[in-house]
Amino acid sequence: MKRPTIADVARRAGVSKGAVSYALNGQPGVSEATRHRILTIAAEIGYSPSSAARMLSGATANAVGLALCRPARTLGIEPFFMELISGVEAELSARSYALTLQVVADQEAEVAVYRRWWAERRVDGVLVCDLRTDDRRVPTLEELQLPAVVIGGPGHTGSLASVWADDAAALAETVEYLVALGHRRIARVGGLPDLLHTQIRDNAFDAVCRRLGLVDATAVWSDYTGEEGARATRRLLSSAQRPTAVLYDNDVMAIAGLSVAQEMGLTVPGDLSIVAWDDSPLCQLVHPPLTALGRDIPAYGAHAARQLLAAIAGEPVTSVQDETARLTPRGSTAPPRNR
Amino acid sequence: MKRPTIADVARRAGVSKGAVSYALNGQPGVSEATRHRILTIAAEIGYSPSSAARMLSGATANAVGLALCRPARTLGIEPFFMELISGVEAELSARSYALTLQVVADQEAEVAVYRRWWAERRVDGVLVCDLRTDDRRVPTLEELQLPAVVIGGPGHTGSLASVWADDAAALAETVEYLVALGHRRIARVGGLPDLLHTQIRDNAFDAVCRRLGLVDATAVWSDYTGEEGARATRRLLSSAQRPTAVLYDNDVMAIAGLSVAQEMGLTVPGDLSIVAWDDSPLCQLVHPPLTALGRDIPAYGAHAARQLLAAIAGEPVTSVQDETARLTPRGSTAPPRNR
DNA sequence: GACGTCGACTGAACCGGATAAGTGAGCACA
DNA sequence: TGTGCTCACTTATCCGGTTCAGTCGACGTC
Repeated sequence: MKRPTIADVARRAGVSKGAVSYALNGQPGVSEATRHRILTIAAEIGYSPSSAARMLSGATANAVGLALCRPARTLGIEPFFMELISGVEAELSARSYALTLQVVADQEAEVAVYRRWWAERRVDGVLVCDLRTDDRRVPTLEELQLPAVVIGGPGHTGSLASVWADDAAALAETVEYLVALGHRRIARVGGLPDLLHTQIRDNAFDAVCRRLGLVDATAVWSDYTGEEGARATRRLLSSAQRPTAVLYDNDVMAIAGLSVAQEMGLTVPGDLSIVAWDDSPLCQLVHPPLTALGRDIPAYGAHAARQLLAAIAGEPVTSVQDETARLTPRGSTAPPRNR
Repeated sequence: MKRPTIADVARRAGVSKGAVSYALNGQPGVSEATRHRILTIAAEIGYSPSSAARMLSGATANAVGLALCRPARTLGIEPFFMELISGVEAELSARSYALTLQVVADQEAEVAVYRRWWAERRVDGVLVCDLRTDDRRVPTLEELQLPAVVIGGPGHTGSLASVWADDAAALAETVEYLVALGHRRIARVGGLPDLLHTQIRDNAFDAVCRRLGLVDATAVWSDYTGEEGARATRRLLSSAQRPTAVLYDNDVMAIAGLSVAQEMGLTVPGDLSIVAWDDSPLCQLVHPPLTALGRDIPAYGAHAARQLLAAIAGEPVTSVQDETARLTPRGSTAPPRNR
């Protein structure tokens, strides 16, 4: 089956290619009657302008790129990315933008992907995840002048716009809540220590613990997998002064931690309180259900996509704050038994 | 920063655009010395051919499309899609193909997306997931002659190639295993009943139960969410003749079922054995760890991507079988207590 | 030495749109 | 009646590649 081109529409309408182009793009230069006739014919024969041809002259690819730099193993585990993508998609498809996805091995590969996309004019802009300190992607994107929106922050985004949530505030609120319950020995199991958002949470944790005089606060790091979360929990619970509450950087590690606690004969929340960051349906499936910090991830993605589209349209965009995660107390947190 | 074009390379090399094109594409028509000089210059100035221009003349988009038709809520829950995507990606990026992703609301929207991609020449082929009986996408893709590979089956794929796994065999093996343990009342909690792969499993379940004379076998359906899985389990366990073993169509529902059983005072595996389809790290995190049917999903995706690339290259492709899911017995299955 | 052949390369057409410049009809107005 | 202006188009050019038809010099051959 042959794809209809603008010439086919023009022929059937008895006008020139130029007239069809004006009609379809809502430009002046054709009468309303002709415009309507052309639109009808275009719909009839199922015509959509070739993205390639349009890109070549118009210079807009109508596509946005997203490169994910995580091992396949952890990508699947976390609902975060898939939810983010569905939110991004909702916004993009409403404006007929396509999403080009690429899974990369490391930052170097990601930078190479950006350069290629740029040279090939494949995307109009990119979304950047998992920012690191001194991220090489930021200067690269600035150099290429490729519109970009960083998902995460605040800080370290150079001249790029970002959409961020106040994780520091959410973390402080959570620690305060645990302290209000009577906990004094609180531990944190963080995600990948290279990631900026892990560091932001680390700093917030240090700050709030110092402020509240929690001298026994400890933090360990992991890679978001259940295995690592379990190992970290075992280490924490085996220490002489074991914590009475643990705050995990994702739900999978929290569930793993819950299992470890139970396997070590500790009751949750009696002997140990557990809080998960990222509230997913899983948190409500386990016993006891997990107290969790949750927020609307698809909305976060949609927000970022809107910012990126604005940046692509040439509108001035700055960093904007998304909603802060909300703490949902469930059965996994309570006052420590041996208060 | 200006993007380098083929003309820039040609000028610096002192040759014509045509010569550069031949050199870069490995075509005859240039001497080895010139080819080498051109390649060096291209690398130097960071030249990549514009995908638009290449697409316009060469008619290949160097991109494949994947439309996902699931509510955002269930997309994130299941690691399946993200793992599939990472497998697909691994194969595509090795050959510099891009993956265009679109999340759609329903089958009608998905068909519209295919038509648009085709008319816009945005993709060279598509991967099709979640086949249904009498799927409208199949005749549409046949009509458009858009290369496509169906992920799933067997059957109902018309003239399209597919990559499929023998779920029927895996299911039969699992039921036989449960029967060997001594179970006679076995239930199945299926996924979305409209999906072909649910029906294939349904039929296999019916067949094996008939063959083994399990008259009390029952099946109910769900939407893959933990909530629905929990509800289905409650219904099953509340019936007069409650099952002694339940087989779930995904891991999230199985974990929800485990919770429900424990909340109803049943011990697992003493009173109830549980098997999950799709083995994820989660299955090992709960107590008891879940017996699960697992397979290598990224490899499955890579397999499908290879088939699609072959189809795009014009090679004759037929339906091929991927590996069958393997049963990993863990703590959630045992002989029924009141045998 | 005329001729055919081959390799290495050039020039131009083409893909399908967007868009600037040009054209001609119709109309208002002096 | 002629001028100027607007409207509704057409024509031509351009975007950056691929590719086909030439061109041109070197070489081998009889």
